[in-house]
Amino acid sequence: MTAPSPQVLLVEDEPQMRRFLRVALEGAGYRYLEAATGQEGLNLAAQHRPQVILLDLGLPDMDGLDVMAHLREWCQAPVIVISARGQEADKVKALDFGADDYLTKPFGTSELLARIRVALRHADPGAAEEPVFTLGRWRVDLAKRQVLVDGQEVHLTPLEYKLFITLIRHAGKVVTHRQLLKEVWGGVAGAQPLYLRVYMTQLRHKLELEPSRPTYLQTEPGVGYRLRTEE
Amino acid sequence: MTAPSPQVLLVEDEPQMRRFLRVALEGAGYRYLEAATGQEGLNLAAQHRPQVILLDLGLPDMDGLDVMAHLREWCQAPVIVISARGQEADKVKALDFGADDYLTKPFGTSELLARIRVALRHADPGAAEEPVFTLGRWRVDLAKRQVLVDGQEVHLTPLEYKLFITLIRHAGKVVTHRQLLKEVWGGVAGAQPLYLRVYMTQLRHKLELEPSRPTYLQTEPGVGYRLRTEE
DNA sequence: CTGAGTCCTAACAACGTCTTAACGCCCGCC
DNA sequence: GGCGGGCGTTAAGACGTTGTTAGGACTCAG
Repeated sequence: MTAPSPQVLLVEDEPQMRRFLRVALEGAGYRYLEAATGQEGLNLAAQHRPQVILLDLGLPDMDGLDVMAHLREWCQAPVIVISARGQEADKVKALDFGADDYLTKPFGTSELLARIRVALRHADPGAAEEPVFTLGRWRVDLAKRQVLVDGQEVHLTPLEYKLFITLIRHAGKVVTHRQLLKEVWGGVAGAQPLYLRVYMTQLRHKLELEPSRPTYLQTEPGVGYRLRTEE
Repeated sequence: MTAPSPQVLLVEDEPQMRRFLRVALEGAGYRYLEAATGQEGLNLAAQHRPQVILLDLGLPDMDGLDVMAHLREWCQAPVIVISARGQEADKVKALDFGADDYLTKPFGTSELLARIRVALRHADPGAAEEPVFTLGRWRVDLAKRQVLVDGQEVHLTPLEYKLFITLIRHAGKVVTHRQLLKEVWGGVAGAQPLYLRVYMTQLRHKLELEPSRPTYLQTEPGVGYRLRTEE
């Protein structure tokens, strides 16, 4: 249930700096894009919509502040400026042009990463989507660990819930007995095929309209079970 | 209708620095508040809800990071840390604790003002949030650290309160035992699952109508606890 | 030193969950 | 038509988890 790792765009012309930052960013688990010119940076930003942009002001083709001005016309992603120039006037200009932070070279990897985390935190509030699975009269909120049937909350025990979301993960497909036992009971020993029958019964009673004539929690005789999805 | 000029809270003990910043901030047209200690800073923040907070880490009464931790329990206002310590590790720690920016002394007035403008830009969209949580007969003022039940103030001990607002922060979602212990007790060792049971009992006695039949502070057996929200 | 307040710990009671077993049903096969 | 295997259903006991209470250790202020 982990979100895909955030994508960072680096706009920087010096190869040495690029290498250094690539290592730092990929090491921290970010997806990584790079551009050597302002124009290329703008193109990549438009194409990939990165969550954070690192922008060097000293680019060969256009002024860094112009890049930012263009970016800001349509893009809200936080921009962290990276520059060799530490003059206060430069910082003020960049920040007032829309930069969210300004780092003067040389700087340490861990500070950069911390400032990227701050930038992501700012961008986050809009990006917090809840993973919810709906099917027929059911509504399963994976984040809240809550199951609703016709808007009514239904309580599932830990094993019931685990079995249920295992079927949801493979919704539509048949899941074999063996696979279910492994994923829910964790590969421990025992006369376990019986467990499945017991727990499927319980699930059907809690979730199905007619437990004896299940609409969704279907048996695949001799193979396993399957959560039917609408077609 | 012109918005009133933003209010800035400065938490700083050195008189000289205070004088310097007062001139800078008032000169820039901000309304201005100052506190010489962490405690005073927290009180002023709760009373006045400033748009930006400037926080010196070297305070006489408490650690600057503790001030931030307390602040962040209820307050989303951007915090710009001002510190004499320029070590990278200090910066990273402060930023990860919730600071939005970190300035090392000495710094120029215009850079500070530019960074305040950035902070205000960030704060603007979601600025209208009241740090008050209400649910059923409860009313929790996160800024004042005050809990009312049917308008009656109820006293919670520090740990009770921390546990309670942790559940509030994840309202509706199940919070696992492990997560609660980590967030409330801070990952220290011990036979801790018991703590949760004891403190949940106490919370229920102070907050629920029928402590033995809790309406909101619900147990999710085998998993954790959850603050039920109306649906 | 005393008292108030808070936190941790231990013991026991109460509860929910998991496992297990027994039985009934349906269906295909001999 | 009888038999057996796979599946569904139910209930009951074992087991672990959770709720509750009370007492002792500790800190802090007066």
